[in-house]
Amino acid sequence: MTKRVRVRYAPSPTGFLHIGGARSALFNYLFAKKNNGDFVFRIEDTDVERNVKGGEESQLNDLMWLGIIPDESPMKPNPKYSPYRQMERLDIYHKYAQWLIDHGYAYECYCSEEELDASREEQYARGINAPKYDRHCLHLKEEEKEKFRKEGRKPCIRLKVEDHLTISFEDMIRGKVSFNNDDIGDWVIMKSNGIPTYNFAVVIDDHLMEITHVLRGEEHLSNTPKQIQVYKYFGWEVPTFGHMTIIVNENGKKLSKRDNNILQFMSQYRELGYLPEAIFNFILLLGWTPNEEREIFTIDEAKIIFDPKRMSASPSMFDQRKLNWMNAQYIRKLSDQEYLIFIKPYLAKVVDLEKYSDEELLFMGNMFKEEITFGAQIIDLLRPLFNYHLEENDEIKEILNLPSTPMVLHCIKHLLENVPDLEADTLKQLFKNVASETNTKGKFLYMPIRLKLTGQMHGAELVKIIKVLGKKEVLSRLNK
RNA sequence: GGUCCCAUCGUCAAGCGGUUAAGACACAGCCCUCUCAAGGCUGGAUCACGGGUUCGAUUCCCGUUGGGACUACCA
Repeated sequence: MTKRVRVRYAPSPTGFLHIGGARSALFNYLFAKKNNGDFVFRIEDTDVERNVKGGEESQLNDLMWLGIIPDESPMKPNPKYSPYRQMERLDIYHKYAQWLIDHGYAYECYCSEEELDASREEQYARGINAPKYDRHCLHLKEEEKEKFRKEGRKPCIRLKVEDHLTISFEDMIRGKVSFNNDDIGDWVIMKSNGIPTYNFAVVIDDHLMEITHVLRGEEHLSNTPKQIQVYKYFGWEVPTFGHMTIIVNENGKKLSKRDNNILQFMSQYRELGYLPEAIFNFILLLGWTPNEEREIFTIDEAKIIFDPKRMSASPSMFDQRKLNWMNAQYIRKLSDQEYLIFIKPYLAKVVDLEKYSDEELLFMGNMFKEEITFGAQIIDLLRPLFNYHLEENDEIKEILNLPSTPMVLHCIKHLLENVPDLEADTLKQLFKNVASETNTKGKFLYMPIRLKLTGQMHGAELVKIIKVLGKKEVLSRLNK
């Protein structure tokens, strides 16, 4: 019997869920579900300085919003693997770090930052390209340690990396990858403040939580040999690694949280009116392709067809236009009821929701359902109907000064007053009548009316605009 | 600089030794149309370079070039 597949998404709560994190979580989740395994949500909060209040909660909420539901998390712990926050596991790391020291695989280091810098500089000066820790503290005697402690120095713990060892592993995405240990210095596993570093804690946790597959961003590729060294010292089974391509911006650089040119937080997309299904689908296609031409997939379909072998090894550029297209596809598939709920927050920016029935609100929304790529767009599309403002430009003046314009406006006012209702068929007939009575058609007929009603050259279908505004308002605007 | 990763249209990419080198987004043109969209149709556009291996390389190997990641007592 093979081991149950267990994977994890382990963010540091230093910010909100962004595109890269969501992608990482998504592929881990799909991989777990494809294999009937567990998807674990763990918090890596060992960088105490950078932790953000509410980071964990928002990460988890945004994940669930996307439809990625962890099987285990700090909120939903399995006692066998608890706790799920690294800062609550400090005694565990201490125990394992001590074991490494006792077995000669790790040692205390009392070097100060200044001494470390000096050593690095000195190595550069000697023409060494890859300076590493000089093992100054490797064979410290107890008296020397005592002396340092009296000076007030607090030691960190370094892993004694094995010399002349080639560490290779079979990456799920990249195939065989090898590193030479001689390029890696004795790195810190426990900081002098008693908190483990990421590369150490991650190994302890992944082992203890029985993680079988580690799918993560390519930025971790060069961390992997360090981590494998720890596995090796403990004699633990090494999980299968898979390093996904990073997501880059238009300049080909890794998406940075400080990059303001691209929206990259889930919360921003949610607020703008992107649908979680669309984002899920879009991210799914970022670095992965299905074995068919179709590109629109539900989450449940993705769970079935996902195949990690089809993940790309080359970087993916984040293409907002394709996301927009994808989102538009999903918006159009919404039922009336879903669409109404979706659109209400944006309608509320333009109209007083209390004043309209759901039916009327839906009608307003539906004017632009085929047109918008995200929900908030409806605000600007709808606003001209309620905040009339006539643009002043030559084209508009020309239309308003057309010889036929006064006639057209006069005629429609007259006919509109006697119309029984504002249904589409009635209004279409009305326009036909205006056309024949004034002998105009096309833009000579519609544009003057559109400008009178909305002040703009373009917008939704005129018959719909009339219905939304109501007869009284339409007549009043035509009279201005 | 060093280590590692990557390289097909503008973008995401299929391809896995013999193909008219898919598809999607974007773009252009046409149709539809009061306008803007949407929709329909059509079109342009890609194998970085140089060596091998082979009857035959986009595909395999090696270089070159280019891009990226990492290079912390961050994760």
